[in-house]
Amino acid sequence: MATIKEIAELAGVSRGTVDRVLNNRGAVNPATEEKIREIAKALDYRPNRAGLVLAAQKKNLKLGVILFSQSNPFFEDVLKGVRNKAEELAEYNCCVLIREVHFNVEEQLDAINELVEIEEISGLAIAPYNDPRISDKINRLWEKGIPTVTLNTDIENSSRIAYVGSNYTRSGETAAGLMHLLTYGEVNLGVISGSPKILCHTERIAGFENKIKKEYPNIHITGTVVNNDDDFESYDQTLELLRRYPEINALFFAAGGVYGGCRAVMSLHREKKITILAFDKVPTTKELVQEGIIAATICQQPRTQGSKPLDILFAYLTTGVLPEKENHYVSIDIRIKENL
Amino acid sequence: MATIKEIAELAGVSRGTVDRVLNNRGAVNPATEEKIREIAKALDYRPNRAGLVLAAQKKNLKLGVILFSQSNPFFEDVLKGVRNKAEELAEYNCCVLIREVHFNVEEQLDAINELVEIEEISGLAIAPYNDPRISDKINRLWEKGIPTVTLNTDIENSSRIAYVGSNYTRSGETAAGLMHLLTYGEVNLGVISGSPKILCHTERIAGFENKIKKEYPNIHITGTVVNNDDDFESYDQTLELLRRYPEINALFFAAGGVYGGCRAVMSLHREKKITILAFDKVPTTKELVQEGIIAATICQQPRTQGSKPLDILFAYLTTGVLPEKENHYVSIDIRIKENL
DNA sequence: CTGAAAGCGCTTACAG
DNA sequence: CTGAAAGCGCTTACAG
Repeated sequence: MATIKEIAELAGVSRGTVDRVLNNRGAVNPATEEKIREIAKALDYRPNRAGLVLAAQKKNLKLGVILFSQSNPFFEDVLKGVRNKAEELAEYNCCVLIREVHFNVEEQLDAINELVEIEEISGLAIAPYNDPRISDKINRLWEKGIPTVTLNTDIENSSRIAYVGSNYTRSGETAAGLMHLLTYGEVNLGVISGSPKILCHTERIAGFENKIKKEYPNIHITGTVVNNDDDFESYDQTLELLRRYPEINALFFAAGGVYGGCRAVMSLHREKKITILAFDKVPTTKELVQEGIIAATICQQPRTQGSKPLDILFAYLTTGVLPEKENHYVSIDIRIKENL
Repeated sequence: MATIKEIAELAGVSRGTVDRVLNNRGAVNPATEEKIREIAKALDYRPNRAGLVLAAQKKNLKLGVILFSQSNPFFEDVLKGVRNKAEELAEYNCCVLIREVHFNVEEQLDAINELVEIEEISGLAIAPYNDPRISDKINRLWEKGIPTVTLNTDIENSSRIAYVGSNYTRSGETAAGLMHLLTYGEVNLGVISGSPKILCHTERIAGFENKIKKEYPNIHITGTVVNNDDDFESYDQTLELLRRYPEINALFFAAGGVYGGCRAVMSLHREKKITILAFDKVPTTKELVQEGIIAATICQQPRTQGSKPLDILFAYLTTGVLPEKENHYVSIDIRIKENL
């Protein structure tokens, strides 16, 4: 592998000059520039990452992470991914600050400001609240040279350098395919949705509905209820739904409130007759899968959602290279009792 | 973060002495040693990885990979994982040599010798042929300071520093649970096995059988055939099996020969009536899932099997740290049409 | 427009 | 038993 030193020797200049050319910093005599570029090309020069990272130690990198873990058990696993990666990055003298906030714009904005103004972070990983004030903020940070990576949910019109998370449409489609495989004959399905205001919930359901319409016409959506991700609302709503439609033989939980809904099924003693499909592997869902109440749950690699954004930020800040693609979709991970 | 330089200053010695103590190289005055250890502990010293990796550039690392990709399409995806990681490691001036061999002890031994004697590799990743000559070889290399990581299949009595691959028992159990979910009523199952001599095939089937015996007694193994991972043998054997047992309504392919077996099903026009489960995502299997002939296939993260061994070797050779655990089981990955 | 030098945090001969 | 120095491959002021 060619190094800057070698190129400098071949070109008869100093390493500083080679650096200037190859990294476009400061003006260089056009003739020398051309010469250096040619040599670099001929030698297929690629910066050595070990050198880059060592040199970057002087920057004393600090990364910020903002999650809604205060209000959502799903984020517990994301947090594990963050912490793991934080330990790894500590070995490179890069530290990671975590802020857990409630599902709320103001709190999130405050957290961003604190991290940027007081802690002076060099990069941000965030599960963004879907509000223009957040996307504006992200754009402002980018102008200041602070990159952002979104995770779990993306946000429009923002200059985040990448998104790490689910492709919700596809995961809804997978739920449809799986529901088809897990059932037989005519399926009378109850859909328990989170909130019609949360984009990822609606995308999932849209993916599901389009798929059954197109490919699995034996699955009929008998009724839909909304639980606002709350277990008690979920319990009440599901109970009512099941009472109203005794023919329901399958349930699709598109978001949270899985435990409450399943308790409703059990209180009516209908768990043997109803095929239940859910998302994510929060502790209560895990138990219900183990007990055979929930047939399968579709997961979205929460750890990766925590770790990968930090990887992307660290790589960008040490090597200056943006990720190859913007959207980093996690794989759609079907879990049953045996591979839980 | 504390550095060697800081410790040296505090202890009033040179960095060389600190290095000797912390890395146990050469003798040091017991008093100074104690002092240095104390300071290191008080400061919670951890070597900076960027420094370690840069210093290791002098070693000009070369890693070897040996796979049975000559005779098995599954390894194509493993190979992709290897190549990806090789590109990444190239950025650290570490090069990766790949040898593809047939399923055969001698060829594999020759490949090892060539890599070690001629190429002088510093570490080896290998899908080992299960033979004592291979495990002996691995032990010999370890004595010479060359670490080995096994992938896809492990080998007993060897001093490989880690194994990356499936937990076959668990993946067989998952197949059992999935088969249960995909069917209903009485299930008359045909099992199409690869070779009774290959440990991972038998482990998978044992996991499957134990599981149905214990938890899914409605699944009966009607007949079992062996196809030696060959599509034409598979075709013939499956054809005979299906003719002999017209009641078969489910098929479990525990290894290769999936395409041949499915062609037998189709030639008898029984694909609508038989639930088929397979392993891995070779191109033909993928197509059959897309067409709805195969209901689901259980994958074993082939890319990770290719990339992670290289990560482990590189980390060991640059930092001297052995992986935290020996067995790195890949996750059991259920794929259907929609999340293929 | 360019070079010389120091530094990031380690390791590795070498000299004494 | 110990220190001084050079080197891994970059970047970053600084001086001219």
